Amino acid sequence: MGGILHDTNKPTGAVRPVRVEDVAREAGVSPITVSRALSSPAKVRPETRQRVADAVARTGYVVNSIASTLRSGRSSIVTAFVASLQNPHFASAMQGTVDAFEGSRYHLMFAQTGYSEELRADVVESVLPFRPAGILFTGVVRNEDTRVALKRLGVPVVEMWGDRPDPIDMLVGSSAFEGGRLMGEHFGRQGLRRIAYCGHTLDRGAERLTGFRAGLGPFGLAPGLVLPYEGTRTFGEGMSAIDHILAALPGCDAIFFGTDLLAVGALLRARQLGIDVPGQLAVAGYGDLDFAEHIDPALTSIRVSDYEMGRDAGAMLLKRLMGQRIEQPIVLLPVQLMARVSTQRHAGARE
Amino acid sequence: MGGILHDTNKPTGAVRPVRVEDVAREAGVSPITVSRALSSPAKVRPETRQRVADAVARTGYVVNSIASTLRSGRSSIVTAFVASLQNPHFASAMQGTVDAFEGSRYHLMFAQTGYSEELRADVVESVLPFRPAGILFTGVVRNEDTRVALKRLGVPVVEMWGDRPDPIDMLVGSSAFEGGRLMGEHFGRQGLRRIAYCGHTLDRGAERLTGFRAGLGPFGLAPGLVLPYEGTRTFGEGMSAIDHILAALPGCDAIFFGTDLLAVGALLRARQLGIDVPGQLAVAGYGDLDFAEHIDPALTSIRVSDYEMGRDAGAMLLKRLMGQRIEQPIVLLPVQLMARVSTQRHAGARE
DNA sequence: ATGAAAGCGCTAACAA
DNA sequence: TTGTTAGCGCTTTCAT
Repeated sequence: MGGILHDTNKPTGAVRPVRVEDVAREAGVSPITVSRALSSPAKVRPETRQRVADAVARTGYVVNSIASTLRSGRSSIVTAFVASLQNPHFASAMQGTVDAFEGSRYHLMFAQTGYSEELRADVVESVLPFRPAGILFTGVVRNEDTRVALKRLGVPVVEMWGDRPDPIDMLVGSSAFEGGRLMGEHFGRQGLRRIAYCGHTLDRGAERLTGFRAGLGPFGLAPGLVLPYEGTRTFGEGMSAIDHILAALPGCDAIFFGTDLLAVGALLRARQLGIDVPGQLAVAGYGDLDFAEHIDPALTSIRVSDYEMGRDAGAMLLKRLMGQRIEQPIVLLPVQLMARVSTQRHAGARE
Repeated sequence: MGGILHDTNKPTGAVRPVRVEDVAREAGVSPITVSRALSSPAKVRPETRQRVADAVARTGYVVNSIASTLRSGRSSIVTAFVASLQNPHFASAMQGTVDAFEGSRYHLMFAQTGYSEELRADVVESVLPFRPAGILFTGVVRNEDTRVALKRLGVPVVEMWGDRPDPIDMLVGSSAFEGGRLMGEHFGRQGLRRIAYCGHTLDRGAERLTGFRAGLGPFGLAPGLVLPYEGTRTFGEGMSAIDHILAALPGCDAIFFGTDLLAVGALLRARQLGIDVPGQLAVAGYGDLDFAEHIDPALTSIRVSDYEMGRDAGAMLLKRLMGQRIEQPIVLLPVQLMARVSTQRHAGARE
């Protein structure tokens, strides 16, 4: 006996939802007892609890979270804003967040904010009516008005990826500067000289580039070319990028790409052109997607702990939601240089 | 002047939400007029509407969707169940769904059902309390009890990917049989003889395999080896798979992998082993991930319209939610053979 | 075009 | 341990 009369392929099929009242009548108790039996079983005598359980099973009752949330004021929705679920870094992070909330009483509601990595204010506003218990951003909120509005909301907020010192509330990020710096240092150590950067140059891209310069500096080096690629990054773009770079910076012997996808495109194109990587040209990416270590030549990249970031952000938010104090509301996860063949300049590599 | 008193880093910061009543007082009208001014502006005199708008701005009012939904009975939440957001096919589909609902009054709430592609009944149950207006499954619901429960719910449901004739309600899928058949036919035409299949062999994998056999049949061919790989598919697994296959089926000259990831792993391993692809061994995948056409050799695969599937499923659900009748509640999107170099057996390829 | 009263379904607060 | 009463914030229904 189902909870609702069946009525398929009609505009709205639902006809007669079962309410606590129905269950209460069936079990011979009062509505509040049903409520308690379901949400705080300990407060109800086992025998009564069983009667309620039977009545629930017989009627097919399902609580109405809407009514429950309204009355109790305790929302169980946590909203996660993601720029794009198609971005594998964000997808990994969201996996981590999902895992962090697994088993909790909270439900993740994803809202996609658009293809670009910017978080649109209207998208944020559109979920506030749901009064989420907490909010997660896969990224940093750039719009100042939105930041202020979120602070005013008084709801726990976690931002990710960034490393600004003034988060809206909490932050689990990683340092793009440090990632760039590690790569600059690596390039310097490998003895690379005519160096190009290709990728994002705004926001985190700018930080990465600054770090890259900082890493190259001690070797007396600096990028001879910076080619901004602000859009979404694809293999195809990486393939064309390498042509532009070689034309604009003749004798270029190393390229640092802002994403692994661009870098892989470049590797493919280099092979087409008969350019030896890393013999003639070193290529590195950023993000260390899973294919980076598997392609040929294996791609040097910077590993950012995507999954861990999402998981830790979720855990931090959950802790706060459970009323615990967060000692350290700003956490930076380590970035790591994954030095592989694509930038290797060792014995005989120059042929 | 914010809508809520500020109280950062407290268990729950929210202190004093603004209600319609507050706005009404501010605007000198009744609560219901505020409600109308916001949800059906046409029913309110422009002048009054303006007064309300000003009052809203001054107070920072944000409707409470929870209360609104409870009273009106019109939920604006659509739940999308996804096995894993890390699966790029599902991520693309969800992008399509997001796009389909863009601009509508509905909000997508994603629920992840687990690493495997099976949809757990308890996960489905956990969102029913939210009384979603509609439900989407990135996949087909296998559990019969869950199917029955969903039918009883009387809520519009769209399943994806599958091609069963008895959907819970609506279905936008593609034929795994046809995908397999196309590849079998292609293998036959290419003159391949010692053929292996490696990948999922259950559910859709079984259909794919049946189709593969059907495609090979007319050429007097059949798979000489079927190597089941039911888990998540990674490059690494593809790399090891090829060793197993060559040992178990000596002289094997073609492998059809159930996913592109496995196939790419095999390509990498083949290169390590000095096996010429496609000269000695033809390799094909399934799914046509974006890197398939870019790797070397370009990977033959079956393209499934992931994005379109998600988009069409979303559009179908939306249409139904808006009260329109669905003429064709079962739609199968085409699968397409993407014949590329990795299976090419032309002049001199055999060397 | 606007308002008054009522109630969506549930649970907090207060009894008993 | 169980029940009674009231009300979360909004919008439906029915007036005016």
